[in-house]
Amino acid sequence: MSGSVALEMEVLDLWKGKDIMRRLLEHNRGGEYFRFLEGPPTANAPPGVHHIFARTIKDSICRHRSMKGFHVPRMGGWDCHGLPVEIAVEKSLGIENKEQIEEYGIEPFIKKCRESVFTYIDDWSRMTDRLGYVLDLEDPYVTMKDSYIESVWWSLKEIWKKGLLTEGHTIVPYCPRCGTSLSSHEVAQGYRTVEEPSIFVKFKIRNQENAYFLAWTTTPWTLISNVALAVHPDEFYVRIDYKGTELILAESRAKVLMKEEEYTVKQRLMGSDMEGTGYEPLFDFVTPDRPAHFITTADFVTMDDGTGIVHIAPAFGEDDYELGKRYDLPLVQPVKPDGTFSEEVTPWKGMSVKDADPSIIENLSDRSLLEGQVMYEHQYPFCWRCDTPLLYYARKGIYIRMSELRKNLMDNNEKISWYPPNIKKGRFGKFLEEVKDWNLSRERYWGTPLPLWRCPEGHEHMIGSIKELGELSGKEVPELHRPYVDEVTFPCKECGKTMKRLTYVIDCWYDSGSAPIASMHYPFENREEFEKQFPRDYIAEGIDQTRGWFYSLLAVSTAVFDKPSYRSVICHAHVLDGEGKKMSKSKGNVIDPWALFDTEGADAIRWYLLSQTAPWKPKLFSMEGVNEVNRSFLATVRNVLGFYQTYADLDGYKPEGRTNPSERAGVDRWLLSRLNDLVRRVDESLDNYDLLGAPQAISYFVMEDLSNWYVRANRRRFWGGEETVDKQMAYDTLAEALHTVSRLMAPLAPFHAEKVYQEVAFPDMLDSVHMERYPTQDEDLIDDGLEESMSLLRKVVELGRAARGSRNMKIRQPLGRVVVKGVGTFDDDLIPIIMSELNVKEVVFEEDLSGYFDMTAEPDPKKLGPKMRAHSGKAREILLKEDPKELAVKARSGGIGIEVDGHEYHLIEDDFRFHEILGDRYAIGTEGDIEVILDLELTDDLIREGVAREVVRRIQTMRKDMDLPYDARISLSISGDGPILLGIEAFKDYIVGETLADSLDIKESTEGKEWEIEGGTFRVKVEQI
RNA sequence: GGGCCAGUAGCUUAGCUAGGUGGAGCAUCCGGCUGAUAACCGGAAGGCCCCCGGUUCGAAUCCGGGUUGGCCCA
Repeated sequence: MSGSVALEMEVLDLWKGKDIMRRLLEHNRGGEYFRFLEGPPTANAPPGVHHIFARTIKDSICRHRSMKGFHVPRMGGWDCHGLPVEIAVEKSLGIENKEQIEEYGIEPFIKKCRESVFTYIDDWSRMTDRLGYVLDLEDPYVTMKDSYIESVWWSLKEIWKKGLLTEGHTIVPYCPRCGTSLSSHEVAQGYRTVEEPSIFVKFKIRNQENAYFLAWTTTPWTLISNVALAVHPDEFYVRIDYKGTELILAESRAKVLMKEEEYTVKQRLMGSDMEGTGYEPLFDFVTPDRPAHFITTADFVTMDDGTGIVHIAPAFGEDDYELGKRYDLPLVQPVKPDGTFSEEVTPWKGMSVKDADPSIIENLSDRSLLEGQVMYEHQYPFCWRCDTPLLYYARKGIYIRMSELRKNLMDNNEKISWYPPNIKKGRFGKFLEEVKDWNLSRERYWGTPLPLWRCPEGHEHMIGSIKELGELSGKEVPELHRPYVDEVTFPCKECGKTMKRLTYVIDCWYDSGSAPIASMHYPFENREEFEKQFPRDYIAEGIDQTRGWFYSLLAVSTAVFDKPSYRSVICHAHVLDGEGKKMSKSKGNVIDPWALFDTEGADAIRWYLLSQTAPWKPKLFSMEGVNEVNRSFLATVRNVLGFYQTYADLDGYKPEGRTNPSERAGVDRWLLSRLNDLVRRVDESLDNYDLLGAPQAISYFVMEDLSNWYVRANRRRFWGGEETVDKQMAYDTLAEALHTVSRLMAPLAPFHAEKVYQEVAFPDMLDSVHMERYPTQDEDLIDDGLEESMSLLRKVVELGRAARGSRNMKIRQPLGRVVVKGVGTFDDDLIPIIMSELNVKEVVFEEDLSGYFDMTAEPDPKKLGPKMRAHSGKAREILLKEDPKELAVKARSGGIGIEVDGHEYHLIEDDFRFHEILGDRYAIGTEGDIEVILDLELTDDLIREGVAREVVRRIQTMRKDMDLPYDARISLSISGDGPILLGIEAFKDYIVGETLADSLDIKESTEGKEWEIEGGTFRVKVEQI
């Protein structure tokens, strides 16, 4: 169990003891609202890592707003209805179609559904609690409750009253064997690549001899129902002479389908030119009830295959159906629900449509209407249960006419802030632009019953409340589900005949889309509260909900109120496995949330998921990544806290009566300035739904500014025994930083935040950090100049360390001075930081560093060559043997005489190239204009002090090995080589002070541990007093 | 089959809107520091920036095609 998990267990106990989670639900009640809406999951499967991700996003924003003083209602919700539930129950009962369900009985069946809905509800609750997600699961909204259904009914009646509810046809994927339509995800499971005959069919142009449109289809049986042909309006078509017949087809397709010499082009025309041209029907089994058999235009016609002329049968294709509506084409559907041709199709009646294909092809061929036949490979859906090829089939259904509300939807979408913003115009906006009518009806059992009653005369009545139903029927139903509600009848107001309910249930997406209304049982209860909470400020779900909940929420509220039901939405991506693959049971790459909770803890998961990338980037989930968050960020938080606790305990420090921040040491004011920068950035990020910027900024502050710089550089201020003002200031600063960081991170990592808050107990503290107000920036504490100074100072230290490294000079060895150029100067109280970090006695600021460099010279061959010709090589050799430093001096003071093979030359300054090299006693580190030079010259004193530090370090190691308490006193006895003893004697007080020793005896001894350091060996014995 | 998004060091990623010598963190290696830290500091090594083609003086970046993965739809 990691430190994180132990901490979180402790915090969970604390929360339990003080009832914090429940109290947070009540927090700020009566204040201004931040109106959040939880999307309802279905609890018929256990939650996974992606649910943790979604809940972290929801919780973090809500907690932030709560800390900003808003009341945040956080009602839990459960989505109960729908086909997946029914299928799960079918599986458990070992049955697989509607007939078997009806045999089993609708009543017991829906009872099973009701039970199965909450199979995993305990897992969900446990996950929610363990994650620290503040959510009211005591009193959630539940879509199968009568009160919820009643509100849904009310909303449907509102829509019905506006005339937006109609009966119509929809083209559904339909399994003729199972006698049922399939939902989209069922269809998606069953796509297979098949090879089928496709045919080219000639449609004779009306009033023209020997002229035909050439169309192409993969489903010959739908030709019986053909009512139109479609061409692309903006593509070119040609009328050609082909083997003595005139054919019209797309120009680009003719080139593909036929050899050039086989045909001659008679005419070239645009698709749009042909619109309205009539042709003679292929078959006349069904006489259409309105104009048909003419050319239409449609954008979905492609030039990728076929002839560029598409045969249209609105009863058997979605595109066809939509086109049919546009041209008011008849719906010719001589096919029965069992997938066979009906009576009027005399040659093939009772025959399964697919089986009739060969015979239909033969028929066309006999009548010379067939131009060709090729095998064609394409994707086709099959029933996932029984493997029967699905038919696209027009079924009656009840619709909401969303296409009429398209503009309203788009206008309302304008009022929503999307995160990321591109969804608004992109995926979601484009979907709205092409929004289709919403098929509300499902021929199923477990769902909200459609409250539409109808008499044999076709009069309709929509029920909008339980009361209304009771008054009309004089009966009370035990519950609103099927089959009970199906039995309720009442006389028609207009004709007196018996009204019966249409047996549909409604699409469960309508249920969840009604959540803002139905979760409050509006308008039957909570009218005022509903007004206050509508529209909601914030929702967050996965990107897969764009056409799901995000749409259904907007669709319902637009249809009922013509308003959006949410103002801001975070649309997050999915959690994938470490390889970027989807997590699925079959792949075995699913990560068990509890394995994570138990090893890494909730905060680590939360922080990992948020700080890695923006919420809308897919998360490649890795345990190592979560572990890294623990090791780096969370461990650092705990350790800074641990440091504080250790010394605060020793000193009995409490953050009470604190010193005035503006009067504190420079480094303290620096930290507070950084802290207040952080406060502003984090608060702004969260205000703007930026869940990435906030944790990244906090991590940086905690690890870099607070831990690695402030605490490390200021450790000594906490050590000493006396109560100095400086020590007080250091404590106050550290306590304030921790206190503020705990509040800043509270929305994101609620457990660690709580622990820090509790341990750094401010006098006015509350029961929980989560009841605190979110920090606000104190502008008076911002000091940009100081921050700039410290940033330069850190750079100087970095360069100084690099300089030491370049000459292998250990930091333990004190040095005389460091010379700094290019940073101006620092305030006096910052300079000691450089001295201790670099272990130097003096810091000097100089802009002219030439004194630290030696000038060297070497002969310049380019100059020597012209001057000395053949002698130049030899001259160069001679000169290079000289000391380059002396050479430089000579060259610059009058030049050098040189003799080669008896010839005398005089070389002047210009004949040399000069370089500056750093003197041997210096080391340098540079970056840009900043130069840091260390004086490496060691005096006896420095050497002795170095020895003393080596000795101290060894003694500290021994203390640690002995597991001594931090404040344990010891006695020392040391023996060793002469030079080492010199150091020990010279710095005896230092050694004694650093190691908390009461005595230090220097005497010959064979006791203790022997150490070897540069300069000799020594032996030391440590005893606790 | 179509639409959208993504592919950068062993891993997680920044840079792409607006073309001009690709930056971090983790991991690795070398050295240092260490009585808060599972840490820290200095340095090193590690990149056909998915592939092919185009535009351009110049492409990780813009365009086209392909490929792999994700999402949505069929």
